[in-house]
Amino acid sequence: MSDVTLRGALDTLKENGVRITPQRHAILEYLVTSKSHPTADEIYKSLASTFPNMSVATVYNNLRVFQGVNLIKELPYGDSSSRFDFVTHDHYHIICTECDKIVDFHYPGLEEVEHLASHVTGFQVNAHRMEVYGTCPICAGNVTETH
Amino acid sequence: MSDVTLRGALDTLKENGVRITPQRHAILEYLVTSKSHPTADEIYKSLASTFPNMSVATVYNNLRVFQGVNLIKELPYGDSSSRFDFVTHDHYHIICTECDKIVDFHYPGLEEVEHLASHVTGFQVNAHRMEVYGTCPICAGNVTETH
DNA sequence: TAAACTAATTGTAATGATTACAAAGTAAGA
DNA sequence: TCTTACTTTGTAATCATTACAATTAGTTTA
Repeated sequence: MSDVTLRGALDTLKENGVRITPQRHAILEYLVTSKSHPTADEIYKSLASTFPNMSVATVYNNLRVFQGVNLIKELPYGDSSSRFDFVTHDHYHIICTECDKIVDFHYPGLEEVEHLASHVTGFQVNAHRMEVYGTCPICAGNVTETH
Repeated sequence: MSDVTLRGALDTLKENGVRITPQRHAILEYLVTSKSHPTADEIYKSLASTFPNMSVATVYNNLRVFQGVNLIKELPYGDSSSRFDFVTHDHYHIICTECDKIVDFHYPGLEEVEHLASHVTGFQVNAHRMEVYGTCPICAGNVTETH
């Protein structure tokens, strides 16, 4: 399935007149297939074996390009580096405050909040962001997860 | 009213055995009275006239202390510095993507989302964050605000 | 009140993510 | 092939935030 997703992403680039370079392809592929929400540095390091000469700047540049065409979203955190998430359907993130794990979960959507916010503030609303914080089962010790 | 809020905040500090220094008082007061959502640097600059010798480190240190006792929240963004918001009741933020203005709005609460997230992922949920993005009336040109 | 101890502040250096920029490479069209 | 625009690369610069050691202030105890 991620094959389809990747192809769609490449199409989006084409449609927007963005050249598909090997580096871009690789970065996109990494974002799609790795289920994680990688930092720029993680992407950089992961692709280092395939592209020994790739610059970190390239990663950042292209992450920005991808954001520009709404393929990915930046998830900024206070202390460390931003993480990047491939945009798929309506899903939200729940984040473990102990181990920083990010897990996706689906939710019907919060258009209602957008409407209310728009109504109350007079803004034209484009998007929203929402995250839930807590302790994951492993950190909570509820689960014998390993082995 | 912000008088009451400030006093409450000071009480919270006392209860948690946090010493109330002049700097802390001033930083808190600034957070309470300024309706904005200031960055650490804005706080630092604003208090520079009153505390010419105060260090940026002090601002950061104390913002962390205040976070520790849940008086304020950090709002991290991707590009620039984090902003800090005095925690009051259930309110959310709507952010203008053009001028970066942050406006508060109330919403009944999203416990439902927390419950669902907890149920689906097995996390113990503590908190959530939610923000709406859009264009404010002034930037949208809908309003003859100034004169 | 003074001594002893603890907490807070200060100044500055260090860190680390991100960006700017110039040079070199690459693709695409005329 | 020549020209032009776009990308990548390498590296230096920026900027927010933190670490840390030295100093100061507050609190406790005798």
